[in-house]
Amino acid sequence: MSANKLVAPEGHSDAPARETARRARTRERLLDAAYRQFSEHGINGASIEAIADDAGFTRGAFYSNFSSKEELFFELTERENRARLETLREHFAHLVAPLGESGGKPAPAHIEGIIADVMSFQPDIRQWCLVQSEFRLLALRDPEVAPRFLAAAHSFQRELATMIDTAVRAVGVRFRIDTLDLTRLLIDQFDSAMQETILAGDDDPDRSVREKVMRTLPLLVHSLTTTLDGD
Amino acid sequence: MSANKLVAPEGHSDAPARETARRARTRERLLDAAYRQFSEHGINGASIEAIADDAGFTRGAFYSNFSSKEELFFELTERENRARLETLREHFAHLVAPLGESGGKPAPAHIEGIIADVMSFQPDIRQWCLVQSEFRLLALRDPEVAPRFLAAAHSFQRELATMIDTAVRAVGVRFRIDTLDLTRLLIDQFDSAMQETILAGDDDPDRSVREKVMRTLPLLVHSLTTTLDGD
DNA sequence: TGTATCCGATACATGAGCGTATCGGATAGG
DNA sequence: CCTATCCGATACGCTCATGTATCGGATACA
Repeated sequence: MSANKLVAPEGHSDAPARETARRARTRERLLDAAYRQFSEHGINGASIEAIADDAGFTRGAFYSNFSSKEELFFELTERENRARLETLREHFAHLVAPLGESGGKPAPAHIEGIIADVMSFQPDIRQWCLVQSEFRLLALRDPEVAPRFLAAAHSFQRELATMIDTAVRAVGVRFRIDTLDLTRLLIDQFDSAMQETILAGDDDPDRSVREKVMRTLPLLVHSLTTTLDGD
Repeated sequence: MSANKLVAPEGHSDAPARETARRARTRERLLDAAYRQFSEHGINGASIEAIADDAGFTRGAFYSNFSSKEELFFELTERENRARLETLREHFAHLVAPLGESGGKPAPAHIEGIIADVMSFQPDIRQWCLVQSEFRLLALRDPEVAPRFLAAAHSFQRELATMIDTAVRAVGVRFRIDTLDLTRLLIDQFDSAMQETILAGDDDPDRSVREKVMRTLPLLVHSLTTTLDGD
C-alpha cells in the first residue's frame, strides 16, 4: 500500500503534473486504441480489455492511467475536438489567404464553394462521425454528460460561424438569417450527408460527402444570401 | 424434447401463424418494455433480464418469444415505424380536410405553419428520438443493418414528401428544389431541434421542439418557395 | 370436467468483463 | 553503477448476463 498519490510529492511547487514521458506515450496509445474500438463497437460494446489489447497493453496499463471507461472516453473526445478545431483553423487560414492577396473581391457566387471547402476538410470522417454519434447519444440519455457535449458542439459552431462570417464579409454578401443559425443549418446538412454516405457503404466517403453537400448547399446558400448593396 | 415447431401443425392451411392471444399479449408487453429499456439504457446497456423484468416476466418468456435481443429490437423499430406512419397519415388527413372544405385556397404564407403542424405531431418525442438514434448508430456501424434503417427512413421521407407536395399544391406554391430534398432538409431540422431540446433538459419537449422549428423554418420555407404564377 | 398442449418460470452451467492487490522489470537520479 | 521510484503485467475473486433444459401452472377444447 504505497502512499504515492496521497501526499503531494512536491515541496513548494503547486504544479500537480508528475508525468513521465513514458506515461504520456502510453496514454496516447490508449487513446488511439480507444478511438478505434469506440468507433467500431461503441462505448458499451468496447471492453476495457479490448482497448488495452488494441493499444498493445493489458488492463493494468489502463487502470494505471484512467479510472473508468467514461473518463477515457471524455479525454478522447476532448483531444479530438481540439484537433478538429485546430485543423479547421489551419484550413481556413489557407483559404482566406488568397482572398486578401488578389486585391479584388471574388465573385459572390463562389461563396458556396468556400463554405463547402471550409466544412469538407474533415479527415477520417467515418470514425469521427461514429464517435460523435456515440457522444451525442450518451448526452441525450444522461443529463450529466449533456453539458459536455453541448460545450463541444457550441464551441465548434461558434468557431465555424465566425469563419463563415468573415468569409462572407470578404466576399461582400450577407445572410438573411443569423449567421449562427445558418451555421447550425449547414452543420446539420453536413452531418446528414456524412451519415448517409456511411449508411450507403460508400468507399471514399470524403469525396462522396462533398458531392452530396454540393448538391443542395449552393441553392440553399444562394436563397439565403443577399448582396450588401440591397436585394 | 417436443417437436412443436419441427412439424407444421396445419394439415392443409398454408398460414404458419399459430399464435395464441396470450402469446401476442406477452409479445406486446415485451416490446413495450424494450421500448423503455432501450431508450433509457441503449441496446447494449439493456440486459435481456431487465427487459423481461420491466415487462413483468422472466427471461423464460423472452426466449420463448424472441431468439435474440437484436430480433426484438428490429421488431420494435418496425412496430414503431408503422405506428408513426399511421399517426402521420391520420394527422395529415385532419389537416387537409379543412383545406378542401373552405373552397378557396388559404394564404400561401401559412404553408410554413402547415408543414410545422404536419411534422410536429410526434407523440413521445424523447423516447422515439433515443431509439431512433440508437437505430441509426447501429446502422452506421453494421453494414447488415444499414439497409433496414435506410428502408425505414426512406419510407418515412417519401410519405412525408408526398404530403408536403399535396399540401403545397393545394396552397398554390412551388419549391425551388426537389420536394424530396426539401423534405429531408426539414426532417434534419426537426431532428436537430429534437436533440437540442432533449440535450437542454427541457421539460415539455413537444412544445419546445415546435418553438425551435418555427424559429427558422418559416424563413427557410419562404426563401425556397415561389408562387405558381412566377417569382 | 378432464386432458393435451402451450408457455412462462426456475435452476443450472458457463463465460465475459471488472476492480484490486501484488509483482517485477524499466527508468531516472545520484 | 547503484538504488529508489515508477508503471505496466499478472493473478485472483467477484458479479452479471447469457443460453438451455426442465418443470408446472394456465388455457383451449371435447
